[in-house]
Amino acid sequence: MSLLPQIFQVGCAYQPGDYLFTAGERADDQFHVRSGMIKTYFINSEGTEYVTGFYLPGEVVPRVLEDGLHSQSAVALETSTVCRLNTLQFRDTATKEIAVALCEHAESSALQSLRYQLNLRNGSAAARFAGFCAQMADRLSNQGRDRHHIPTPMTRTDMASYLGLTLESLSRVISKLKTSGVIRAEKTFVEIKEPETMAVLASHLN
Amino acid sequence: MSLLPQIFQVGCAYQPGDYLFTAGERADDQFHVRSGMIKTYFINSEGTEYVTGFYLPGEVVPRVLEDGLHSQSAVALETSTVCRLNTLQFRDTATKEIAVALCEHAESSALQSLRYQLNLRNGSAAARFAGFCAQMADRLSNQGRDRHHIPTPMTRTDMASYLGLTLESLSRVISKLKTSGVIRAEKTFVEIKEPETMAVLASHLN
DNA sequence: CGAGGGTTTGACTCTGCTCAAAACGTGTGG
DNA sequence: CCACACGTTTTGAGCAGAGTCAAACCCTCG
Repeated sequence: MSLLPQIFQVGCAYQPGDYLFTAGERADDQFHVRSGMIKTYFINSEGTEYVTGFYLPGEVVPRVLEDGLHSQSAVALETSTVCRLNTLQFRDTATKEIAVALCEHAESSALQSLRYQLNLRNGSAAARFAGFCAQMADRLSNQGRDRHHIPTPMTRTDMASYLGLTLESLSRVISKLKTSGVIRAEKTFVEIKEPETMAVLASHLN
Repeated sequence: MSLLPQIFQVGCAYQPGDYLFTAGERADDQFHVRSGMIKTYFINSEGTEYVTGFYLPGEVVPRVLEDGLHSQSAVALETSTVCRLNTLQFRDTATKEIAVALCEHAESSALQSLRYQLNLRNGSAAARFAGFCAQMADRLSNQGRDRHHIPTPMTRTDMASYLGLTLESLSRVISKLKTSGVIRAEKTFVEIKEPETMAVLASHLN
């Protein structure tokens, strides 16, 4: 896992709205975020957008493949730096150790996915939002950043989609937590003022 | 992907209730189902069980790891044959091609996970059940079996947990579909009598 | 035949969705 | 510099679907 930063070298700048890759494209590359935030999503047959994740500096944007093609798109939410690794040339030159490292990364990222599923399955609107904050907090502190200051460059619509809620439901939850002093929420960030209260909410699944 | 059956060789018999592995155990092995059905689940801090998947012959039981330890348990629902592969000795002897094959398997299984998430996020009780049936149907026909005859050795409680529904809600959905002639449901299987109706239900997400 | 687990059905409650309108914020043009 | 228009967010009222609690039913096993 600690191998990853070494594997990815060349960085590239993306502006808000720039795509790392889009659904249907050949998946030739792996992407490692260095700064900013990346959102992944896909659009179903009825044209509805489903946000599937937000990725922070230090994280690898997961590849979800169908016959070697990306099944989702990845877009920058703010000005971001992202390193790219071509998997084809990588396969020739890489050692088996690196292949195993990437494999292990895939296995351990399944855990994140599992926790997310749990949040979606059970859990009130408040629990889902609190769970989201907790997850972001953990990931931020993994990268050595302030776990109580969560950047939110995405729209509320994006966040609601990710949480499987309507925009209105999410807005109500945030308002309530704001007026009760548990959080402070601006357009660009959420500040956790009472971590204990949030922890209780997050663990209270239905 | 077609490499997988070759990689796994030695088969082993499990009785209903026998564990392939349990949460917290060292994850030294990979498991490939040959017959029967395997259920994976985990138990949260409050002691509630969350069913995370059901695995058919021909499929690999996914490893969800936390610091090299299993974060979920896998148990046989009926008499099953399962092949086991020790990953440690495998790492020494395996070629890079095999490592890459297992890595690609992990990447493509993320797609299944994504579809499942979509079902959980949006979707009424009927849509979730129909989506479950559709998913099982696809996987059954992948293995050359009848896609309209879905074996259900798990309890309704298990199925409800997997779908993020209460036992009662699931029961009501099944009853309704049964009396309207869309499916035939017995304790051990579900027979799809009107695939078109089920397809409509599954795609109707909220 | 009785006991127990699993399942079905019923009545009621409540949370989150829908529809609708108002408020906010930002950028553009007069 | 202000007015307006558009996108985003907030707030409100009413409703529907899933959850909860409870009782009856079914089936298997002892």
